[in-house]
Amino acid sequence: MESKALIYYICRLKFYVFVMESILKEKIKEAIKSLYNSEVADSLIQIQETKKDFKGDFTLVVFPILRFSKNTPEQTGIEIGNYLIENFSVFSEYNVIKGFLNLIISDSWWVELFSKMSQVKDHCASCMVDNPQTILVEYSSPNTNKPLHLGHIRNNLLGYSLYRILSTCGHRVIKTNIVNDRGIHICKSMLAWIKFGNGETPETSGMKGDHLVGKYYVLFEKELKQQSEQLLKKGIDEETARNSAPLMLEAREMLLKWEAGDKEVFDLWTMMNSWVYKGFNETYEKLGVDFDKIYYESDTYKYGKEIVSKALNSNILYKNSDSSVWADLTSDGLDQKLLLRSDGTAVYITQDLGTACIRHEEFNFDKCIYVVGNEQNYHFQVLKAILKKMGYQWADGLIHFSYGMVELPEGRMKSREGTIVDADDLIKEMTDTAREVSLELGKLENYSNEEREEIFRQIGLGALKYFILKVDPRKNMTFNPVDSIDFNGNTGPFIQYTYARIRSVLKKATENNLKEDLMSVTSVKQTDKELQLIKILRKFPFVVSEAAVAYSPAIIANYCYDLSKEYNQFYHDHSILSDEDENIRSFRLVLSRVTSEILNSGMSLLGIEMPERM
RNA sequence: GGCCCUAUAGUUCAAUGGAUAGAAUGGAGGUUUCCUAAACCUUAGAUUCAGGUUCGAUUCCUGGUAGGGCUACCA
Repeated sequence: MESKALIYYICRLKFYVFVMESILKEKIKEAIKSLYNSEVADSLIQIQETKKDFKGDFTLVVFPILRFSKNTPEQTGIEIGNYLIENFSVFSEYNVIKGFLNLIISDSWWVELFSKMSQVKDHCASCMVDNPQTILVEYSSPNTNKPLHLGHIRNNLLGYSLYRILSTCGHRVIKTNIVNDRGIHICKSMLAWIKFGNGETPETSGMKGDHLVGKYYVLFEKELKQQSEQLLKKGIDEETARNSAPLMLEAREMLLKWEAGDKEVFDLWTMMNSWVYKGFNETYEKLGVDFDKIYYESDTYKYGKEIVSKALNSNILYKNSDSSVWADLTSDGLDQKLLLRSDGTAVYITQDLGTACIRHEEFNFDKCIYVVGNEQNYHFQVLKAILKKMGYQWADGLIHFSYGMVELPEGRMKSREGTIVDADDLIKEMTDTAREVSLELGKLENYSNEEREEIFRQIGLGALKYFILKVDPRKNMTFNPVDSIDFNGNTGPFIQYTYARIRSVLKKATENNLKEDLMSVTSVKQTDKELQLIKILRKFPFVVSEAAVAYSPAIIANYCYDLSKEYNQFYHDHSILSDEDENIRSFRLVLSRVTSEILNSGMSLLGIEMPERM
């Protein structure tokens, strides 16, 4: 992940590509050259949007220019302001407050711009990058011993949204998943199932497959705890007790058998995994995410072991006296890292090495973005360092998209305390709440059950997705179940509602045979609120580009909220269909239509569906 | 112990080194004969502490405090 400073640097470069900002900067440089006979470095021309409380569109921070003007901030601002007004017609006025030169762009320029925007089919078209890349996005990465939970939901939503955003910007994006389907954890579930399962299957139990396998994992841990407690009483320390308990020894043995290809173990493993995959697929489908290519650790770990042996032969790695294999990363400021156990079995990172190589051979990617929680920051440092050590230069393109943990109001989710929020339960609860709220408000009374259920689903998921995606991915977030089902304020349903109201107006316009006349855009006199709406609509492509560079769906989420808020104010203060003036009616129709299109595009980049009515 | 991350209204989130730190929610009050009141309006309320760099610091640097993570022959 690039540093924050670098991200902003890139953003700024990109922004100047866009029309108004680049014009502004050039004109200001021209003004300074003419007034003070000085060439100014770009970095000294600081342009920002004017704060709401002041009159203006763009603001030049004058302080850095003082070294050229050798004058007070006030005077310098006035001089530059006068020059711009006299020489360039896009500027209609200016004012100087303290060290800030507030420039006002003429209304006609904004209106002209909006007129063009209203004829554009794809509002993301200008986000296309000049150099498209091949990018793999890895997300979800479940273990096959437990169902998906709230943490996976954040992961999946971020990964999927990242895919939407990057591909909208013109990159070739491949959605991938690595399923951690082997290892000691799945042996634990298998062992418990053999011992206590009595042949139970998803069919006989009526349980979703991933939940059923999860049940046996929990059972294993419970039994193991009892066994370790027995040993603890004999005065053995906790760690040793856990590791030497009979169940644990059996699980280890099973892992060895699995790696040796023991048929009985392998068949059981295949069966139980197939239950889990069926369950996962249901959850993914409900969540609206999918993958282009799914990798399985059970395939890739072999290749991982191969490249480890190869590197061992080239003396890049070393073998310990107990024949475990290690990488020495002290020269990179990291530690020694185990790559193969003394019994020759692979560890977690071994398969990640293999997976990375396989992916590179398969896709020759420019970047491979791992959507994985920040608890694995060290893991990815190590992964990259080892690959580089092995001579794979492309490892520079591995990016750990390190997102923050999801916590509950009472702290971290803990399986031992039963506070894990299950993904399937959560999705269901959100839909149920949407249904409850809608019915209570008496909405959708004249629609069929199927239509209503579809809308409840969209609202429930919209609420969940927005609640999670509006937060800066890098930060830990608190998931408060009570807040998450609130559909008022800064929420997904608020934005969906704004959209649904617009769609309703547009529908009514069609019914009443009111048509858009694009000439109306330039022929009417806009109100302040209308101009404000135009100005925020214009920012959409900037926002998408910024989100792509910063890997942050949150930027788009917050934009959609701002836009909705702005539109709702407009909607409240203006009538659209019942205004007397035909041109005004038409213009407001265009304004509403473009708003709905941009809201829809923005939310679809978050993977959120928009109901036509609600 | 070592390394990393975080700290903003009661709460959940915003804020390129720039102006009077924005929203939402909760609190108090108001708006519907009119295109969906899941809306709109008014109001009170915050940068963890101590230094430093700077014309200017929530933002950058150092230290303290508090919280979280990593430091497995777990994944």
